[in-house]
Amino acid sequence: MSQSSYHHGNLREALLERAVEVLGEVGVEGLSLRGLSRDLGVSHGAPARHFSSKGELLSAIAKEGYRRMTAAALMAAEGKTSAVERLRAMGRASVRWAMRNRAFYSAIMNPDVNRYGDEGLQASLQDYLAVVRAAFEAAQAEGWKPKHKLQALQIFGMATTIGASIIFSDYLKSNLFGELNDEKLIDEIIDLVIPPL
Amino acid sequence: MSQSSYHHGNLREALLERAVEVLGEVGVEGLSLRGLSRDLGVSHGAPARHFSSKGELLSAIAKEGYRRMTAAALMAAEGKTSAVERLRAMGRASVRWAMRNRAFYSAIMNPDVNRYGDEGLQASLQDYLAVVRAAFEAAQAEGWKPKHKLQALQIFGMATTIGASIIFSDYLKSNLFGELNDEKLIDEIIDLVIPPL
DNA sequence: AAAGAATGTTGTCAGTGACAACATTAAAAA
DNA sequence: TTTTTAATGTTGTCACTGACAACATTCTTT
Repeated sequence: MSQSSYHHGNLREALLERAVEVLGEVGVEGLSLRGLSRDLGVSHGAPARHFSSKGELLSAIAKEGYRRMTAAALMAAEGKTSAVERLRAMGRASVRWAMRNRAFYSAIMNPDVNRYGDEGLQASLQDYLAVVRAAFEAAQAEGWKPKHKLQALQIFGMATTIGASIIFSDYLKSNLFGELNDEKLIDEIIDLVIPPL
Repeated sequence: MSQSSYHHGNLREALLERAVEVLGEVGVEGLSLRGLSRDLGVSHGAPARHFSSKGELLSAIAKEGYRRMTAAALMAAEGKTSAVERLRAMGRASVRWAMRNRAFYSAIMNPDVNRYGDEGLQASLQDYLAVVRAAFEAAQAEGWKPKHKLQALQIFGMATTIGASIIFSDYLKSNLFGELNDEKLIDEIIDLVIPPL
């Protein structure tokens, strides 16, 4: 943790932090390990000690993204008085989180990332899915669409969430739908997936 | 159109065709103009005459993808006897098309592509959206969720379609939900978005 | 037949990811 | 404390890539 001029002292975290900034500015294709090195005043070989490839760096960002998205969803559910309301809050929170954390979300969604099949990444995704699944299960137990299979309901809900996140976090596409009042529209879409009680 | 050894004769189409193959195998990051040149037995500078950058090539693929997806949706709607059934068929067809055309879909979804803001690409997307919008409008006029705003319904439906396409076309993620019977699940999800009459 | 436009080739450059050999510092062991 | 070892950073190098410029060949149009 010391900062001699030779050892950075906190390079791993610094790389992740700067990478998230860069991702938000120029996207996955514009991110480069060497660029990060320059930004942090470190040699081009240094990142390799922490991330053996660009894919591994992106995986780490995706993993942290899942952690934060899960936390955001759980926090939004707190204090709600019914499982249906909790699920609705989680859906809203997920879409909002994606809009406000494009950098993380772009790492999560990048198909070229998952192929590097980080174990930790898989675990984080599993955790997220477990939380989501429990919420769907509880909502159904409370009377939401009792005739449908839980698996179908979960994929339905998650698909809508993912799609909405993509649409709302892409300025370009958003414009194609006309002017969007994001907050109201998100609420209305949540209503369509899980009608309020 | 002749094939002297100097002029390829059909390079633009050949590049697109091969690029789609490569995209399906190794994804956007694995696609390279020089690799395509090698595959086609052409010099590394040749593609520049047709696509001034990798982004432009991807844009062209995305554009063609929109065209085909639109065609697939319209074809699926043919012969259906109600607007609701047409909309349901279009949703099913879109998800199936994405599953069967991952290469095109990965170009369509790649956020780093759209930034190159091809005019033609924008136009194709507009065409697709116009077709979709008309279908949603007709379904609503027929009694589907009359109390909701058309814009919200369209984004809801498209979001679910996009999300389902992503989930179903990703082997890795599919496994996380347990074994998926894709066809049946897609049908059930369509039912959840647009209940059958 | 000649001129000009398309199309393809060759050469080159800087940027990149990846790796190996080496340097420095921190941590652990003795 | 001293020594050894592990962690971390540096430098050098390689092949690959996208992009561009100068040049060559062929097609099209006049």
